Amino acid sequence: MGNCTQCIVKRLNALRNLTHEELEKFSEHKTSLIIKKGENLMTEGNSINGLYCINQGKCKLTKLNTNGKEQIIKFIKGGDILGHRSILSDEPVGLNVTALEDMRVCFIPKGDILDIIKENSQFSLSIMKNISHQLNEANNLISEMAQKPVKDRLATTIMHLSDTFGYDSEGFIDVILTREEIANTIGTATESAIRLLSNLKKDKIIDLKGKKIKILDMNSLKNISEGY
Amino acid sequence: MGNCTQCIVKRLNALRNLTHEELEKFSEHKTSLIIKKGENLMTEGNSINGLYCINQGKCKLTKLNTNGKEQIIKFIKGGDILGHRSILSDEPVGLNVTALEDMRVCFIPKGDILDIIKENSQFSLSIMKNISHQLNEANNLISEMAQKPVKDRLATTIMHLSDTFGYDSEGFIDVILTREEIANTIGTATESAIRLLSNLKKDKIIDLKGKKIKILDMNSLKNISEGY
DNA sequence: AAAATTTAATGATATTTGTCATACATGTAT
DNA sequence: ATACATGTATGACAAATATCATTAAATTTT
Repeated sequence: MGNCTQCIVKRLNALRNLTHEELEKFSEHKTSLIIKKGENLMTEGNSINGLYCINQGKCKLTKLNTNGKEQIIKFIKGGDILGHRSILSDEPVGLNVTALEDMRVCFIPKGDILDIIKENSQFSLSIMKNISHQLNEANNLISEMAQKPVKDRLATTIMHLSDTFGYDSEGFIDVILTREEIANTIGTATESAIRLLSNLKKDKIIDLKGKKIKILDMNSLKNISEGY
Repeated sequence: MGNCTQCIVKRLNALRNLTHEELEKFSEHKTSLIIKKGENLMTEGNSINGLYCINQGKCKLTKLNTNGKEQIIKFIKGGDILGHRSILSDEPVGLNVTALEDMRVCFIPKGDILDIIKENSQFSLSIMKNISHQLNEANNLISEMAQKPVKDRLATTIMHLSDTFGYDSEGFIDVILTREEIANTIGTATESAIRLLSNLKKDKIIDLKGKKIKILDMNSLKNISEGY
């Protein structure tokens, strides 16, 4: 089992404010686990009692609506942390976290986190910064969802996926999603998402190869996302 | 000018974790101000260097879309605090805060807040809890906006307004909003909002008296909001 | 109080989006 | 390799929602 002092996760977020000693303490108490593609790391409504560091793998954060439809709120990949919102607010988990591919994660008990929050104000500030940023992003998304037509939201989503996951060796966005998952991200029917993707391809704005998406004309995509 | 140790704001949120001495310090540095109806307390994109305590008055938190439409993200009333997200994330303000009626607010400089975060871990935790809760609410709203039809969203919004603002002596929800503001909350055209409100009145689920709204049948409203 | 402005209401119509049906493709298990 | 399941694609149609036009009501200004 690895050591937290060398983990990639610590380089990318609030954990970078921890001292060597604090990370050593994490190492002692942490548990590593593998989440298989399709499995849940967290489930909406459940309680968790710790923080998850995503070591490797991609996942989707979703919510089940009263009408039974899945809404994808966010995508997360290696280097991010999860669960801090829930342990800080003392509320149940608000989202399902489902692996899009096999994941390697570490679990650090709540007590360890709270201890450090009490001792290390720089860590606290970092966590606050992280959640504050997420809140701002969420507010942007509310506006996007409420006001923009499906076509614009699809364009935004494609750009956002490329920002989050980057590109593979052939220039395709480096994440595999079903058409249904894309539809559940933009909040539309699967058929509508498929049609709009086909249109974007016909207009040479994107290319499609199976589930893979390549951006051909970023400018047009940006314009569409802004309603032009 | 009042004293922070007696302020109503401190009873309702993170500030309740401050010691008498800490509140005294706030009192010394704070400035009080009056925001007239229609004026902005904060403006999207600007920087602020402190925390606002809302002493009295209601306001709306909005975002201007690329298409020029206003999206109302949230309503805030006396007792709440504003601006902590921005000072914590070191990002510009993400939302416009516009007074729906004359407001009395206090401004506390950023330095004072950061000092206390460093010293008082209970206060830090409280702030984190507050933002974490807001993030959860925002995620719920994303799902609501993305997946539910306008009618359902209107029902949700009416219930939410009654939760936030309560009722006046005649049983109407205690906030005055234009039809346009209601439309901008649920993310639809003003005409659509007007039509759907009229329908709810025809079905005896709500009553309308000018801009005032009274809930007559909470059960039906809840069912509509959940898609039945 | 009258005039001017803004807000609300409603009809007609266009556009967007969802639903249902069906065909085709792809992947998976036997 | 075949059968089965699942995902993708597309057409036809229905429902939801936006837009434009017009009138009525409420509010503000003069």
